[in-house]
Amino acid sequence: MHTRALVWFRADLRVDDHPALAEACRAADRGVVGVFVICPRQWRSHDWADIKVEFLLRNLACLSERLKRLRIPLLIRSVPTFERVPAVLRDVARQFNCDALYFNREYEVNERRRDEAVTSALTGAGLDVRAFDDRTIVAPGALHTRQGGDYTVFTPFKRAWTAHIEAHGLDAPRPAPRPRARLVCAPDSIPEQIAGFDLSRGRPDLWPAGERVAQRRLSDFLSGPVTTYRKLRDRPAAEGTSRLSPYLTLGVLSPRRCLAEARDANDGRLDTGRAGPVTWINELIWREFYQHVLVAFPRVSMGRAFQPPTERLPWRTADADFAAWCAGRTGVPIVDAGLRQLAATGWMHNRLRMIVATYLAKDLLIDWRRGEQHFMRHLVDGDLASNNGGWQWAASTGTDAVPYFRIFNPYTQARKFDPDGEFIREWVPELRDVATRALHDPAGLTEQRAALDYPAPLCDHTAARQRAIEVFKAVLRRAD
DNA sequence: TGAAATGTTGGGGCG
DNA sequence: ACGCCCCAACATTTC
Repeated sequence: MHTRALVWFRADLRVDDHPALAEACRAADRGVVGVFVICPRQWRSHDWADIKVEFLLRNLACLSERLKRLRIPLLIRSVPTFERVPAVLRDVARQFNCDALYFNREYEVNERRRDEAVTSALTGAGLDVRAFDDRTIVAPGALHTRQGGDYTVFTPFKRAWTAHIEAHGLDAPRPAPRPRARLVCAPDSIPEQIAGFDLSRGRPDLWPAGERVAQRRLSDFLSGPVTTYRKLRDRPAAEGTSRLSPYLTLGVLSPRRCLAEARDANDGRLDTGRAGPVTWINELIWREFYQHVLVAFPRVSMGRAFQPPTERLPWRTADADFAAWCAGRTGVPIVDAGLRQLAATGWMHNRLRMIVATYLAKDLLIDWRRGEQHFMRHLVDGDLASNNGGWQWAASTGTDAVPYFRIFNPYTQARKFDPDGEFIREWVPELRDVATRALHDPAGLTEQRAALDYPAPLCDHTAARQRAIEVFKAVLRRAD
């Protein structure tokens, strides 16, 4: 057997616990070559944020360095869209005499189509093509209900997921491969600009790159903050969360490593034991759930609601309201704080994601897809499955979504989770000197607004809530 | 991973 | 001492 393997990197920018890379290194005795394909127009049409692309390039540079130390060159190719990817990979394989292609599967619709085209093109060119499951801990499609269907409710999914791991064991994270004897060729340099993306929007101070950094964040989190995670995770001012999502999204961190270490921090248990690790593991399972839902019901990511009757909701156009929401000028302090955090950092605390999403879909009655797109365009951790799942949850259109009548009162939420207004004051500085009581009261600012240059609320929450309930009730009644 | 409306209870002010 | 009212405080129901 004489093999030279081409490893195609995508959202798996690491060498640790990387199934395709590990298997390629095991099988190849004539060297390994890595390749990454930049697709600016495709990324643009998928609404990738500037800050996400900037973060990706820095991680790509780190990956290239680590691969070089393993004597594996990382090649960089650039094509506008996915259609050109098979031809580019075939050319690379030919140029470097590779006889096998290794990659980890991606599950989104366009990505799957691309991967199928690559597989058939390279198989046709005589290569041995090997694909691996990596994105989730339990592969999509591995879990079914007793009737053989797909899970659409989180709790039974979680039960099956946990049982699956307890039955099959959790694969130990694979160590990074050992350095090879020689470098097949020199690595390519990482581009400094990508057409259509403003890389000056990056925040390397908040999101340092590289898998060592990511693993350090994980172990720091699990050796301390995870203890108070259950209590503090809903407090946006507390920084009680792991902030690992950007690293998981680009595969800088392995989800199996996250679970393995969280389990170690909980005496080897998954769903009983310490509250902190168990709650955090639950969030990992939500991530798995939405990946599985996307594969089982691809229409959810094609602009369709999971619950068909909700397709008939009479969303308001309200362009001015939507623009105010995007800009963080809705006049509701906690909502504006969240949206401004997103714009400035590429990240939003999960409690705030739920609050601002509910406010858009229920109070403003604006189509959740517009909010979903705004999030994707600004999130450094933008992930199709999680983002879509979260939005359809908040809009009551999704799998296991919040019931339509369960509507957040943003002021009550603020009182509960930002009781001293600390988070609001950080992100809405014009309200810095306003009394906390006034921040948490829809009528609290009436006289000061003009002087503070802070807008009046776009709507009255009580009336908006009634309107949303009426509208949902109407379309769901018609469904019977 | 709600909040509001409605119902119930019990303490205390007050004539 | 008693009835009445008010209204927290809590429970239940409804959306």
